Amino acid sequence: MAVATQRTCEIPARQMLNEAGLRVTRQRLALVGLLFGKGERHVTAEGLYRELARSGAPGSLSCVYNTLRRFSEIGLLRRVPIYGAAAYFDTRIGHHHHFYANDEDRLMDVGTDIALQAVPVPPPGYELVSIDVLVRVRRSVSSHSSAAVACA
Amino acid sequence: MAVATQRTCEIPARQMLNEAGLRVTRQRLALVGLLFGKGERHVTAEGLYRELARSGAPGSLSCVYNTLRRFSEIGLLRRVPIYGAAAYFDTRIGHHHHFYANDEDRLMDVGTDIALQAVPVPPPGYELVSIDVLVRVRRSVSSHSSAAVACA
DNA sequence: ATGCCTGCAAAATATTTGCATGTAA
DNA sequence: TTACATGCAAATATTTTGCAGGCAT
Repeated sequence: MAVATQRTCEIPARQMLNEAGLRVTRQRLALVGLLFGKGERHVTAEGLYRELARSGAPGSLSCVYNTLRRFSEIGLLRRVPIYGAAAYFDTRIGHHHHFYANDEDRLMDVGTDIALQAVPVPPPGYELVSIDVLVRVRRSVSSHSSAAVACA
Repeated sequence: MAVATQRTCEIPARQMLNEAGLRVTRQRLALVGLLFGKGERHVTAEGLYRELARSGAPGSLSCVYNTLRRFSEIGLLRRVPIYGAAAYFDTRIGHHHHFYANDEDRLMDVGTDIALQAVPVPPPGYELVSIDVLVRVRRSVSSHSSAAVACA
């Protein structure tokens, strides 16, 4: 009892874990707070771990990895398919989409809704799980991009 | 001269490399042959390396990695964003899309064209490079898929 | 009390790189 | 000849895992 001194986010965090059938540990409460406390966001394991450490809460890097994986399996998070670099985990779960700047390894949400003209039909024997649209972008050369890439 | 004994694919391979400003080496000729010789396909570095080795052509694994990266930079190949597993490289360069079966690490082409209702507008200062749609699928429980995924 | 969780270190996986040598141009 | 490519091994990077101890339930 007497959790009233905590910020209101605390309670939903416990609930979230309980409902997911996960044990409520200090590490996980802290991670849930970071992940879901300030709106939707995408994190990498390393990045989240640094935040966690900076915040003073306990938690090791592999615990962060474990937790991110666990959350993704359950559906609390979503792994965003980025090649090469570290995996991104997104707190937005529904079908939605991203801009990704290769050079900067920067992931951004696509604001407007990208709707598909038709939902693709999976191959025989398969069923659809989810759809991700990844829009790769790059810094424009100047604002009035001359874009010398095969202009001809 | 006298390349007539080689299969006709040889010449385009040389051209392809030349036009890309890359040196024509035996390794690269072999890789181009494997990659572009039999229609469109997606490979991993490891997989391609095994093919290369089996074919008797020279080439080390890191050479395969280097070449795949090089080709991707130039635009001869396209890295397909898959999380976790090894990167896939696709010989199809244009905007197009994939099914990915998580459990089997299996990548398949989407046959029908998935058109977007609207091309997303990149954030200010960025320009669009490419769009990938990754449709995650999973083995249906039974063959007559009830497909409970928002058919409506 | 029981079993899931944590945390460290080590393993496993995936990819890049340093550098000496080879080779296409 | 000269710059780029190869190939080996070692370095990096990312993620998972084994296991002993801890803690939630």
